[in-house]
Amino acid sequence: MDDKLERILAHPLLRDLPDSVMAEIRQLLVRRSVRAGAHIFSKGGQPSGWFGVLEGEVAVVTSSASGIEIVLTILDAGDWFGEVAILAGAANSHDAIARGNCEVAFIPTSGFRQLLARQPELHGRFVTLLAQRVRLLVDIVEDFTTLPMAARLAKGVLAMADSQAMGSVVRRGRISQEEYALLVGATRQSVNQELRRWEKAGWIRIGYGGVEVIDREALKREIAGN
Amino acid sequence: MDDKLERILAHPLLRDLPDSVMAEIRQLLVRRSVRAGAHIFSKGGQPSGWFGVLEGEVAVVTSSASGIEIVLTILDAGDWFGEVAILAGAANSHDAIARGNCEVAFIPTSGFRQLLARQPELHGRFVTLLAQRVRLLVDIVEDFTTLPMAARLAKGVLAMADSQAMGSVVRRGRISQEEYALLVGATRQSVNQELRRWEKAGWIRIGYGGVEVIDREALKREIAGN
DNA sequence: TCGACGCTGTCAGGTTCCCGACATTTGCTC
DNA sequence: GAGCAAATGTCGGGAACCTGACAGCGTCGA
Repeated sequence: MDDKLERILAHPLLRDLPDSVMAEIRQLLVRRSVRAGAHIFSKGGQPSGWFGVLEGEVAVVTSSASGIEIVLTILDAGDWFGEVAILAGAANSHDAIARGNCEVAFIPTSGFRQLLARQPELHGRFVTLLAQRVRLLVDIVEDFTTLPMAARLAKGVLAMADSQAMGSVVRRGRISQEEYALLVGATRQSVNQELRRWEKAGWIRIGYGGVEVIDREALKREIAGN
Repeated sequence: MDDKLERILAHPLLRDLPDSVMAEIRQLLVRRSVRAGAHIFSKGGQPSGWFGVLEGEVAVVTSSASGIEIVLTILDAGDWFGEVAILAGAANSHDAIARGNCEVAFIPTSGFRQLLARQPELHGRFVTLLAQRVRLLVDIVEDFTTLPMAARLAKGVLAMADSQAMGSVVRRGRISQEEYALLVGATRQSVNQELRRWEKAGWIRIGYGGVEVIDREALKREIAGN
């Protein structure tokens, strides 16, 4: 039962910390179940804590005023999220929504801050994490402006296929074409059109709730621009 | 003459550090002149150091394989840049190019790493900086996918106008319509078309190397979507 | 086992924005 | 003050995507 807890505690960010610190973290952790579709936190709200995914999947979504959404990432069991707002000392900049029923555990904001203050080692790890995330976001910006939709979709499909294939305990749930559209910043129709083209070409197989990659290389060529 | 040096040393990131540390930083700093258009560092290269702008302006640019460029920011005298690659422990993820002749001062990578290791206080400040930058990038991603070009352009024009008006010592140089296009992820022609429309409406005045904002509110309405 | 609901498939019409090309203006240098 | 490079102004054609609408399937729960 507490395999789940152990999994988030084994995260690289926390690995090899002194036992006393780990004990402190265990004590701070609060478990919570979240129903499918519920917000774990919302854009604009004060950050409530640092969250680890025990079970299920959590989508990190930016929802703009105009109602258009983009999915930034989908997190699996073992991942942590919600640190950015706390560390920036500001309100949440995006939503975190449960995809399907989830179980999470979190360290409340104040506890998290104290932990960080007492444990300089942790600071260094977060610096690295954040710097890497900045780079990742720069890449995303670049993709959105330089690549056509088809290439972005190919990237998305490959990324999802990889995270499913990773053999890890985590097998991602279904990803609808609608969700691919949000991930890629396009409409469902455009996504569907492109996927069908690839299926006709024999590169993928389209199932009810997802896509199976057959010809990985062909998709990579699609990213490069044919 | 060393006003410039004092200015970058007065940056919030470095403010109120112990005198001994400041002295160390002064000793590590290397000055260098950069000709207009030259690369201070390039995407893919190993990070050479943490750079401060003494004079002139530096553009942070992502240049993709396809040759399409986007300007992420334009930095003025007093700003620092180049820390992300060092902190992520990876190669540079973008280019830094001198807009016009520049003078910069930098702390070489190894010295920067040592400084950080010896000064835990600094770690905390960089965490905050990076977290804020993550948020900023998320916003940019959001803008690129949800807003039409006109709205993004309006944001860009307002931001530039603000940074000129700031009364600070720093008065930004000219920004051509071409550069606005790179900043906004559009073509020069589209930018021009929109700017002319705004000029006809009396919201702005178009000059040779830049734009003067007259009706700030109108532009804000443009961002919101009329 | 039968709806209900969510997912996929498809199409016509319309926008937005890019591409390429060219004319005109501005400012800087010699 | 003539020449040149850089910046702005303009246009037509076309590609890429979106909008809205509707029909056919899959799944799951009652």
